[in-house]
Amino acid sequence: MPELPEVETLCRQLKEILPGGRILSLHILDPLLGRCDGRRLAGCTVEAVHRRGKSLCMEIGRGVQSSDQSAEGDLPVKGCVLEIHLRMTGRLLWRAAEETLPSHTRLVITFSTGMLLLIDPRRFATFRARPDSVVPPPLLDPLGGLPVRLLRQIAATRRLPVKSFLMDQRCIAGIGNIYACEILHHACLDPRRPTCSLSTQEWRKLARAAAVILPRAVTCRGTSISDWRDLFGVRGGNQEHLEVYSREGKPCRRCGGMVERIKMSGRGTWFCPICQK
DNA sequence: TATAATGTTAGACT
DNA sequence: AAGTCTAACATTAT
Repeated sequence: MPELPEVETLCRQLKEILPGGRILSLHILDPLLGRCDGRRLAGCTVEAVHRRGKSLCMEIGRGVQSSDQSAEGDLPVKGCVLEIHLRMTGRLLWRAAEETLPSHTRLVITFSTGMLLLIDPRRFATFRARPDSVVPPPLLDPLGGLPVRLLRQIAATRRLPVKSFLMDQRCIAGIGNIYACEILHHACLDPRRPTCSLSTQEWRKLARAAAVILPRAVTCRGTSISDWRDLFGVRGGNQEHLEVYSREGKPCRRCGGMVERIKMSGRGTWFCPICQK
């Protein structure tokens, strides 16, 4: 469900709430989610929140009390990052008041101001605590603009379809199925084109398309095509801007051609065969 | 009942 | 060896 714009939406909303807040308790309700000793995090402070591709990271500080000498176990309490990945159906929901938990709630983090819930029917979401000392490799974040020269260079040896390339998180982090389809449509490029076949001109078009599609989706607080909701349970608005995703059989809004749906490496892929070349 | 769903990855295959 | 593809993960909705 959540791609870059959706995770960015959550991230911006969390930044308004969490920094400076102290964790009162943390409970993992579904062991599939990940392992983490909540007792060691109780009392710790969330110092900052940031996004890494589609992951949400909460930077955890020291915590106020005792914990200095608690030597049993080796969970990193002082400097660690709590990393949430929502995968397909994960959601985060902020609850200011105590209420019964929604079904499929997998994680509850309680603060003095409210509680953060992770809800995930399909149970693909992951949660882990990573010590500060482990520095993850830098990622290319497309929200800051795609570097055309660098991309062309990386792409030169890649024969896979350009859609798959855009969705390869190790290369560009944050673009998923919806936005890959939308960006390629905006750039008038056929998703099946071998990555290495794009000209510099076409990479420029791609970069421009991403610079339009992604920030607009963030402004709209994400695409609520089925069940996406923001931190406060509110629908996003970007579904109004979708040009091809999930629109097979409908006329292309640019050229009037009929939007087609094909399958590419297991994923639905929508495009207009008339104007995407 | 069969299919598809906004993601990732281990293992198979080139 | 490196690049690419497929199946699997667990569940719900159509």
